[in-house]
Amino acid sequence: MRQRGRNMQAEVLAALRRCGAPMSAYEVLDQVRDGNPRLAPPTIYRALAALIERGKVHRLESLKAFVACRCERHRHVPIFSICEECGTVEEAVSRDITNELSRIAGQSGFAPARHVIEVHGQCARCESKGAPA
Amino acid sequence: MRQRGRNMQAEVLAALRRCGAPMSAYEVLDQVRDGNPRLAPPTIYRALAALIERGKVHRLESLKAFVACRCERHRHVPIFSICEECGTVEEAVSRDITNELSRIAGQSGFAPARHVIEVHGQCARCESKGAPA
DNA sequence: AGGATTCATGTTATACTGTAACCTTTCTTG
DNA sequence: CAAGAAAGGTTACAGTATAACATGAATCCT
Ligand SMILES: [Zn+2]
Ligand SMILES: [Zn+2]
Ligand SMILES: [Zn+2]
Ligand SMILES: [Zn+2]
Repeated sequence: MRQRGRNMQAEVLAALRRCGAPMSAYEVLDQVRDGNPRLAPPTIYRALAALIERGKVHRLESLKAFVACRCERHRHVPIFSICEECGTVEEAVSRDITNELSRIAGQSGFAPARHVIEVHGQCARCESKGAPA
Repeated sequence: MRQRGRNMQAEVLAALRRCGAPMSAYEVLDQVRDGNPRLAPPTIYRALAALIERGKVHRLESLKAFVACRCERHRHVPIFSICEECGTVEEAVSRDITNELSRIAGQSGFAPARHVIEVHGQCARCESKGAPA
């Protein structure tokens, strides 16, 4: 099954890319299940774990959801802007922030290994539409 | 029950402070339940939501857990260092990071409302104990 | 006082998220 | 082919969170 392994990951990644927006694991399951009626949660979670490991997918901790990476850099630190109005998610990268964050954490001798940076708020479109949170 | 409202929040906050480490909602439930055998999840989640609203408690998104605030500033942006070895959590504050983060997000017209910053890694003690992750 | 109101909590039930453990299939290697 | 590795299938469950409605205590108003 060496082949089918990658295929499952590919299907999951394709589903996430088609959607664009963050998806819960079970939404992914529903998408990928289309045609494979026997798909169960562990399969999806395994594929997601592998994709995250490979840097192709990020998990939005504060949303319990997953998105395809849009940066295509290897193992970067993603910074997410999450619109609480429309659900849109933007992914950014800032070496400054990563460094500063490592510096702050390192002041107490802490060795950072993984960063979670998620900013909730309102996107430009929703602001201009005059939807004051 | 105007009084008991605050009391429940106080009990939850006390449990979190006694523990020091992050607790899951259900761990809090078990602690607070001591003597109140009829306590159910919604009560705890409601108290936690109120405490978070009041800035007394933070939720660690990447741990699905809660901690009492140790900064005692009103509505600050907490930065958490989470040791994956021993579970210790440190809370820090950095106006620089907050500003830079707002600047990055704001480049696309995004209006930040809530920041989630959590750094996983290894604390100084665990590093010196020679536990290379 | 007496009734309406409010609000925290109690209560029940359920939805959503995630994983452990074991089995089956396929592919690789010797 | 036998043995082993890797991916996925399958079952079952653990953990996290909330909806919806009932209850009881304080408050407000007349
Ligand atoms: Zn990315
Ligand atoms: Zn928006
Ligand atoms: Zn704090
Ligand atoms: Zn540690």
